Amino acid sequence: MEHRIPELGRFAEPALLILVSLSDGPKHGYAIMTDVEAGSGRPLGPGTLYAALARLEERGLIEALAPVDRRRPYRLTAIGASVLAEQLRDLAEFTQMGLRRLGEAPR
Amino acid sequence: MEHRIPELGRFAEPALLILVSLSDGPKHGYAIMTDVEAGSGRPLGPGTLYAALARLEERGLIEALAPVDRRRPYRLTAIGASVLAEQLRDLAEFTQMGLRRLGEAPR
DNA sequence: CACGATATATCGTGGCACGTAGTAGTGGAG
DNA sequence: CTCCACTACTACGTGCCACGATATATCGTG
Repeated sequence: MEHRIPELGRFAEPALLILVSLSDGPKHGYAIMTDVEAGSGRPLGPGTLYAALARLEERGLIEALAPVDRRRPYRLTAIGASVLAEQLRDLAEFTQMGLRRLGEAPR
Repeated sequence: MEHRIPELGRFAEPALLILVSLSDGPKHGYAIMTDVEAGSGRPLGPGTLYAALARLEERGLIEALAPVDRRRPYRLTAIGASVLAEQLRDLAEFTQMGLRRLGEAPR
């Protein structure tokens, strides 16, 4: 029915999308791109993707594996997994509170 | 126990924090500030807060009520509530998927 | 070989998060 | 009555980073 409602800007934290995608197992950039887009509907352009990957690696949340052909796969580090888990728990709690306030039962 | 793990940058979308705070009922800026900080632990400075409020109003997600003394209260619009609900549902789904992948049972 | 899909790199623009400082009114402590 | 802390908002500057666009190279297929 097309709400035609204004977007909320960047609500979707590319970094989080990437980490969750990698929580499924190691992936290379392009695979993450298509995976995220398929999973969340939101297109994730190469500019956003590779910049975010570089930052995540620099911060030790992900690490590069040995390149296979042209593919440069990454995987979650232990720290990355723990950071992600903490973020997701906080986020889950936050969303539950919000939905309660809106009078919606969490499914 | 203080993980001392690197932060994930701006993961917390001030706009979302504000909308959820307002879903509790109308509030003025300063009240939102303290409410968010109390609820989520994250300090929300005036710079962030009032700029975000201005954008949210401009986009019709919130609306200003009649000022009382110095207080400028805001409340969610119908559109704002619907946008918020949609975002929260998507986010909840996303976090549940992430936690499942990490092998954590949703509580 | 042309074409689309795969795969990554790089750049520029602009939005906006965030800290800081400033203004101003109010109420309480000393 | 003076100082200070709290309330409440405004204004500004810095810098991160999301995002689109462009470029490059390889692979498979008709």
